[in-house]
Amino acid sequence: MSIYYPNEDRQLLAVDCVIFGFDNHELKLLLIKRNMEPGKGLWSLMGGFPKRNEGLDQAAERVLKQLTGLENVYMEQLYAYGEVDRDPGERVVSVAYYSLIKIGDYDKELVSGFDAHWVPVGEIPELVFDHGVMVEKALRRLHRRARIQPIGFELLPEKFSMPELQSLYEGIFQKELDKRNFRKKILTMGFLDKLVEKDKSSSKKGAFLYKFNPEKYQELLDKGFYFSLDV
Amino acid sequence: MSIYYPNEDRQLLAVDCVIFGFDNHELKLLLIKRNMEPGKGLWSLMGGFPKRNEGLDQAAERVLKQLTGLENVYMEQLYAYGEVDRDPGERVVSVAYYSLIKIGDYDKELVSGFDAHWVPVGEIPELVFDHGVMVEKALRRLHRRARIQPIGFELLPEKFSMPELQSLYEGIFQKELDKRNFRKKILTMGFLDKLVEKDKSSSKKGAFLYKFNPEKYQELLDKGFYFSLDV
DNA sequence: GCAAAAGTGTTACGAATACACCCATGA
DNA sequence: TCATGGGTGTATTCGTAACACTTTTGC
Repeated sequence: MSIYYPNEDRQLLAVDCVIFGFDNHELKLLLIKRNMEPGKGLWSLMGGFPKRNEGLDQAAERVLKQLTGLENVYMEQLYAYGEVDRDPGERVVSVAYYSLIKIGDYDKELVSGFDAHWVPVGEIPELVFDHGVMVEKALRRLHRRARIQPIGFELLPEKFSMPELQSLYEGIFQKELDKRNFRKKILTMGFLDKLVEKDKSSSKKGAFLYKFNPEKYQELLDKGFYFSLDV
Repeated sequence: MSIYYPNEDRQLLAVDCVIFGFDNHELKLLLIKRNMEPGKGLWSLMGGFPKRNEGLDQAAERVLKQLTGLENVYMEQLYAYGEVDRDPGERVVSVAYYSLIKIGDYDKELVSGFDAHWVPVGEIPELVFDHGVMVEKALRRLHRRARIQPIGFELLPEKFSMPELQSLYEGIFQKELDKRNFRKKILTMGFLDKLVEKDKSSSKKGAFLYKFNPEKYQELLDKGFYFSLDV
């Protein structure tokens, strides 16, 4: 017990992770079947409890790594949920994070060990506690972010074609986009490198592959450039 | 101790409030001289500790009311700060909130009792712990919000003139705006009611007063209207 | 009558939108 | 040769930005 704040309540703190992936032209969420009470067996976000000597961000990273084996992926704090009764087991304040991962990269064994499943965002089942609220907020945040930052590249493999990128944005915004305008806008921004390779997996002609160039993107930012995609 | 999560660390949780006001053509922040260790005597945000049976939002509202006497004002969660060493006294996770108040309304006696002062945002002193980081984030959030929501009316008295409103936005964005374009944009949005009264306090001619009309604003939102001020 | 702030319209530019056809290839 | 998805350019519209003079009135 500290000498400074001896009379204050100590409380239980959690982190929960909203994990997005993109696959087969669909935006998906990684959900688990909760393996402890209260709410055992219900669909849930992956979560955990920060240790006394562990920062919140580190705790969220640990939880993500536990489930997916991934580190150094895009991760951002979403919101702190502090309703007294949000967890029927005990008063728990949960700080939600969301992360974007390349769906090809995660560790399949870990994921299936946790009884975790990729669920399309259009088919999210009822979730335990207030996890549904967290997911909705994460989706709204993702929409906003996708408009003002080239966030989509976190969700795609390193090399991707323009049709793939477009279909990602269409998946995020749930809206069809005009391919001519989309290409024009993205390419004139100037932070994509066109490769000579083609992806022939989805057409006979094949689609040229591109790579995100973070250095060029940073240069643009430094010059006052604003990414903006109005859909 | 709960039967569900018996082995997890309980931790100290705090809320801190970034309180904005607008006065004399300047955006200001309400800061206090911290009255306890660690950091006694340093400039600080007003904060407090949520009780075990108190939601985070309620705790933040309580803290705001303690200092200003105000309730039912604009208040929004900003971010949860969870670095292990952010408070040298003990590991404390702090959830920061920011609020916008009408600077004429607060309780002067309470405020001076806490040794609190309104400081222009351009002249913020060094703050205790990571409170400076919180303030920076609050400013960025305020900027973003002010572009996409008619947030400014929270900071002005009920009746205000167009030059006052413009000077508020100029204060928030630290940028001069063209008055013709500003009026045009705001008025064509259609959620302000023009009154017959004039405010003669700052000119001989007098400036017509306006009132924000929340019902009209809600109608517009329902029709798919987006507030947007690009500065 | 003059200083000081309030109020008003028009033009020019750039960005977003809508839109239709040719190309390359494997089957 | 044809079906499939990839790739390209232009005209129109709309919103934003730039810009200068008149009005009111207290002193």
